[in-house]
Amino acid sequence: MNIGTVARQSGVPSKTIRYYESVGLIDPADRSSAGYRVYGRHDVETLRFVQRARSLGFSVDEVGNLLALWRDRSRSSGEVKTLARHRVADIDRKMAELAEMRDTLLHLMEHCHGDERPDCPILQGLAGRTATEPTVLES
Amino acid sequence: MNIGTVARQSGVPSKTIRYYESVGLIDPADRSSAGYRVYGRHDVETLRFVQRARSLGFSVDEVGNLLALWRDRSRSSGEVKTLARHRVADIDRKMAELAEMRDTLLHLMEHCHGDERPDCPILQGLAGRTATEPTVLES
DNA sequence: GCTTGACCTTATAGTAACTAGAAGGTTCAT
DNA sequence: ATGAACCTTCTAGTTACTATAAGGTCAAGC
Repeated sequence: MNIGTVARQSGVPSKTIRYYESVGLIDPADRSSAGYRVYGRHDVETLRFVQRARSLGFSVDEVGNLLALWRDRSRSSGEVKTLARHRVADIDRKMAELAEMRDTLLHLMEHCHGDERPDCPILQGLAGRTATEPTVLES
Repeated sequence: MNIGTVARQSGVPSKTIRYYESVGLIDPADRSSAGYRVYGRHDVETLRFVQRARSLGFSVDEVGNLLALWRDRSRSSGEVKTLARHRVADIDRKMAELAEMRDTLLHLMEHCHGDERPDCPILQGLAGRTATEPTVLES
């Protein structure tokens, strides 16, 4: 299999596969006589694994760990669970942050008539109050 | 005021201020005879505005628009509200994505004993099953 | 007058995780 | 044998900074 084929079968673009190889996430592929990278069915699985882990927000580095754990079946499952727990904590942090942004924005928007009049409470909010304690603008 | 002073007063690091200038987000500062950047109180306000907008997740480019809108008081508030609405939509998208990651991860973790035993449902879930329906592996 | 330390300047490169493009070689079907 | 589709490497661009290097400036103290 050439790189394009694995790319199609795994869903990971060829450029990304080369990139993963270059940063050491996946092992360097064997080469054909012409220098083309050659892959087997197993590589498709690996790449799918990588893709799923990435889509769950694991960093490329973390995926590297996960991959090592996956390959070494004698390793404990505790390590993996810890990694997953960290990820969930990251997600929680990020979600809280986004929720706060959203609230602030909505709060600001509530008082904006959004028409042709030039004065805008959103801009005034950005100019004067902190994002974390959006002092009551109305009343 | 030198850059360090504005940095302290606005909360935006000097390096970041120079960066903002270099990418055209803020106007180039006047220079002292020695070539130092010189700022006034108004610049502190501008920088604070920028910082708040960035903390609400507006991109540097968007902050540029917001800044233009802020400076031009004759502009309608509708444009600003539209920008804010887009931001909220972005946030909603991102939150939904994170929520899905979180669910999948939690689902996978539920079946992981997390001890010394080597088999790990999380890895198996990443490897084979779609994240959303991780077939029961233990039992 | 001179040194010390804090401050300032520019330019370059590094971060994460790719993505795009250039310039060129290979394979295969017609 | 020619053209399309594929492959190769290398370089640079993306976002929003942050870090480092190498050097100039300023105010205070001795």
